[in-house]
Amino acid sequence: MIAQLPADLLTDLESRGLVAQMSSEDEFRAHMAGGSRTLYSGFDPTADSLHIGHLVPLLALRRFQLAGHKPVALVGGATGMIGDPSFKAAERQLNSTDVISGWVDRLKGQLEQFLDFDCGVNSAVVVNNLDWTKDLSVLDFLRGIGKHFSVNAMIQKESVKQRIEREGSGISFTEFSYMILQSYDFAELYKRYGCTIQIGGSDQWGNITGGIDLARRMHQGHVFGLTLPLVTKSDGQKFGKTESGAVWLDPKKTSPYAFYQFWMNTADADAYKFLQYFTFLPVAEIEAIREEDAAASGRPKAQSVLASEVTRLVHGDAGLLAAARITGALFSGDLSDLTEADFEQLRLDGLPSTKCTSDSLGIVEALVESGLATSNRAAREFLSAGAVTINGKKIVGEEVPINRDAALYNKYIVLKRGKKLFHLLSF
RNA sequence: GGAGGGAUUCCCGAGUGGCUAAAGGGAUCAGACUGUAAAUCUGACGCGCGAGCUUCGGUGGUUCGAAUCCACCUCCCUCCA
Repeated sequence: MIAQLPADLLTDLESRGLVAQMSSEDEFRAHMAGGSRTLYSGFDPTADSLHIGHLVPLLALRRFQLAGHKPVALVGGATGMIGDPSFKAAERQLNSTDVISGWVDRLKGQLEQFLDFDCGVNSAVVVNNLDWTKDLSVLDFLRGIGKHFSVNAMIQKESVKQRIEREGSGISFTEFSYMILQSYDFAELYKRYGCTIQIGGSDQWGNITGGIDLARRMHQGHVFGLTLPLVTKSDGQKFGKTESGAVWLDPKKTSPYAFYQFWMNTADADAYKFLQYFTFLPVAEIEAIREEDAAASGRPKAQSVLASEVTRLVHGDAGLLAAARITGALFSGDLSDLTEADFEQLRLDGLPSTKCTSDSLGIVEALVESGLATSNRAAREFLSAGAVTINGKKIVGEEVPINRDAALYNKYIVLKRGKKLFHLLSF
């Protein structure tokens, strides 16, 4: 899974298109070349799981670690209580401290699975910024830290500018202070771990440069920042969203199957870029896949390679196997080839499924009960559009009973709505 | 504290007494074409099989009739202090 180390980390990152901005570039390069460095990236608890948007910085930490550097994954127990205003259109609702501390624990566990904590000097560390902020008094904060910040400079930051200038929005003092907290994190990690590099999404540039300045002012430290590009899609839509919302890393929130399918549906125009962003495949290898796809007609390989690689990275070999099993059965195989045990396995693998509550129900009812349609009306609409399939056979009218007789092995019915939404009903 | 502006269906945004389940755009979904891609075209997009029912920040009122008028309340924004 872990590809061979690139000869030069920065060169590799650049050729992958993973570098958006660097602070004092020449010095940064020299710094990187000078030995094993400590770097960090922060992850705020805004939900009970990380999602694929977090994957780029998270995998970047790992890229650095593979290149011999020491990654510090910071969970924002403190910053998560404030809310990062960077490029956000509106003020966010504060979550309760209990909820946030629960999320912190969840995130820690997820972060850990991507890093190596037992590899000697460059073993990873997970920290929580609440540790150094919870006992900070207001006066110490204002005198010791706030004094280093110029409000004039802060309101010039692009990341909060629209909130300040745009009519109809605004920014609370709470969110406005976010930058100071994140800057303090960098200064503190510099002091504690000799951390000299912060990485993050390009939306974090303002916060990162704030930290660079603070580390110098408080500790005379010379530290650096590197930002990763924001993941964009060729059609301009937001990356990482599906019909059912965000794509989570937690298998309980997004099954490995759904996760795999998300990557399978990547547009051609994005697939090779995503291979560079989200996998550890060498650039040359990705280039070879691109050429092969271009030469061949029909379906490209890129999406399936992408789906396999990322699913394995996040859900391991077992998760990938389960996802691939379901995908194979539903999209390429013939359902009648499946054994009874296969169906049971599909259910265990995470194919959405329900157990029928009664022995026989109508097709409309079945569509609603399985969640494939949100209302009877919608269900009828799908039926009249010819969008519904039972065990591979297209349904015409509404008078189709769903019962054991219609089921494979008198037990299983695979409902399909649209091209790629499946549901397993069992009796 | 004062003055003004605003809150519409997922989002943006029209609508200022009946013709409004509410223009238009976006997003989303389905069908066709394909390759589980993109683009394009077609259709759907509150709930109900239907008659119809429930919606326009909240509560009450005026009216035969209200998203539209009145009162109070909540929240947001701008300017002044």
